[in-house]
Amino acid sequence: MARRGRVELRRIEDRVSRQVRFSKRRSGLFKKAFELSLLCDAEVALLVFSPAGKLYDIEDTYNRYQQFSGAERNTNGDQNSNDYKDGAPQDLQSTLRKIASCSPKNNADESDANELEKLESLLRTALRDTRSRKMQILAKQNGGGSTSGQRSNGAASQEEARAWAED
Amino acid sequence: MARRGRVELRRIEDRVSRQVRFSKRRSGLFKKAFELSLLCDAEVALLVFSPAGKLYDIEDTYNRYQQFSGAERNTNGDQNSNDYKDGAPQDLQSTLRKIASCSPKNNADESDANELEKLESLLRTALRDTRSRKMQILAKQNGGGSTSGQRSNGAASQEEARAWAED
DNA sequence: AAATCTATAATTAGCTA
DNA sequence: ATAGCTAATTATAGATT
Repeated sequence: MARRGRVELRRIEDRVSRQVRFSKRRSGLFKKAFELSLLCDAEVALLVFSPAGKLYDIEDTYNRYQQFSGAERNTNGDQNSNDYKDGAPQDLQSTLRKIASCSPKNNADESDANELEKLESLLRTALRDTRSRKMQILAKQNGGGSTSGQRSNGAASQEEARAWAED
Repeated sequence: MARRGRVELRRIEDRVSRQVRFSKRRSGLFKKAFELSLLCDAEVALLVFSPAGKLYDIEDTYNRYQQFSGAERNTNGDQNSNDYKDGAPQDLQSTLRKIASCSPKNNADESDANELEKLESLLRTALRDTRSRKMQILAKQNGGGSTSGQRSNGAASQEEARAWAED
């Protein structure tokens, strides 16, 4: 029988096992990715989507590991994550307008890449704002406890549970 | 002296060591990425650029490991297939149009939360598409033609040597 | 569901060829 | 530079709380 540590190379059927392993292996993968980028001075882009579409990306990883490394690396393709300062009042509407005005071509040339870069930055900002607002509303509805707003990986227990439940 | 297997968590100074480890760890990382996607039914996008800008991506990995798994997974081109209950937006443009048509209110009520939920989903899709497109363009520019999965890991001795020599 | 524990499996650093 | 080798380190499956 499968002793500890060994695993067959195919989809895990048990839903709970699969979720647990997803969580564990995801951590391991991001750790490895981070180490590769740090040790070998490589650029690494890593995106992982859970079966329900929840996104995990390398930037969380950089943020989590930065403390160990003296935080010398840039955060890989997202220099714009500080587009706005924390205190600044965000205008989601205006971000959406800017997004709407983007019309990426399909020339696959450098100018296109630049435009996509800007678009990416805008989308990221909008996504953050949207999440944040949603969280605030949900927090009020549920009895107004934690409004940490921006939570990344750690603890979206309920939301994550729902996501996997869809599976 | 550093015994076998252990390593300090910082940039490897020796150029040869660094290159060798890059090669070994890159393989390991892609293997792990592939396992995560297969075992846990997750979508994984992984891009690695060597210091000289040579690209390695997950599709190589899929191609290499497919034989083991019976080749059941799709190869990472259309990740959003199951993310959408309603319209299933095909392209970035149409997603952007949908985003533009959102006008989240500030009532902080449930209907607002629902709208924000939809907006969040759209933004996520748009972000994924945007990144993907950008990556493809950058890959062409940097790799001098090595886009998704042309050459696999193995050999590009001379070219690779030159790349690292620049370092 | 998340954290911890532990036995086992897997990765890998440094060699050698 | 790539490929094996082996010792040592890491990762992790499964159980526990």
